[in-house]
Amino acid sequence: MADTPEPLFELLNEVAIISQLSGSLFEARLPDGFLVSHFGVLNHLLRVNDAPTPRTLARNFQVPKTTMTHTLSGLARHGLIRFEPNPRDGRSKCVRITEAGRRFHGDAIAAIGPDLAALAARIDTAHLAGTLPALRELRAALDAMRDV
Amino acid sequence: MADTPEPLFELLNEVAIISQLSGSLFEARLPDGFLVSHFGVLNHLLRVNDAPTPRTLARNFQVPKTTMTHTLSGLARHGLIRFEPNPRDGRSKCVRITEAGRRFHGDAIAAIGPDLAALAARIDTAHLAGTLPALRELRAALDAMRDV
DNA sequence: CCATTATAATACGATATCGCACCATCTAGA
DNA sequence: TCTAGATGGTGCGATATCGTATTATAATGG
Repeated sequence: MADTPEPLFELLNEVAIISQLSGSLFEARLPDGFLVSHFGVLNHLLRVNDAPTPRTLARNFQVPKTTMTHTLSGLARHGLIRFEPNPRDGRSKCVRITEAGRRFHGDAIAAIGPDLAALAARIDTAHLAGTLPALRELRAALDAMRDV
Repeated sequence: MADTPEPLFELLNEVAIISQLSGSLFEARLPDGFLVSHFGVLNHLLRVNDAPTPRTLARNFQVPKTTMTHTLSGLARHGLIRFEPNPRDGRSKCVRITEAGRRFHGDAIAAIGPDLAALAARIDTAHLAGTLPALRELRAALDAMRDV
């Protein structure tokens, strides 16, 4: 199964381009002052349905702690997340999404709806949906490989 | 063919995560001071085998002109690209990859080789390779939708 | 228990990304 | 031909991202 990695590089290249283009599109639809990084954190918090620490989040996203600190402070400033004491570690805190954060997340997805519809009209979505399991496998593998 | 966009959003989500994780991995292997954005430009220049203008590059990547100006100046400073006058537009210039840039590109890919091999060992690469045509279609559609 | 080492979060400064404004050049239309 | 509007690239400043250093706290081992 371990084959020449070149096709893998090419695939990751495609992924990077797709991510860049779709991210720019999405970000243009977010309210002023918000970035994909903000949405990404909210999305993750909803997905895991938990209140992870900044450290855990930084790891999950593979960004430096200071980057995550800054991103979270922006979200907190807008009331989209709140910080709670971490009962297991006095140095730490837990990040919880607020009701406003949930609404923000829903609104952001709604705002990109028309663009996605336009995109779906241009492609074979059924064909593309077939790629989802493989992409999930790839993500899981990358998750397993990341710095702890 | 135009279906509910929700699965599309989910797929783009997976793509964004994969891109973030693989990008961090790749960037860790680049020489100090270099970012994925630098490599991306070199990769693109090799791919199109042409000397596009900064404006065209900024469009292709869907980043602001000033961002591209800054990225290109970094590449030029290291001799990985050079600027040539644009014979068709006195306001503009053409960006050409240098021999050093080609070598840099090759070295960067070689440097990520072991990681890709390790990744390939964890996944069904044949299954994943099957996703490439669909991803290319998606990229082409996004390319068609982008701001001109 | 205590000393050493490790770790979580943040202050701070450097650089990357971004938007606004500007100037030189180009394009389009009267 | 000329003028108004548009465009390419960059200066400049604001913010996002990043790395170093710091402090408080936790973990580990003798």
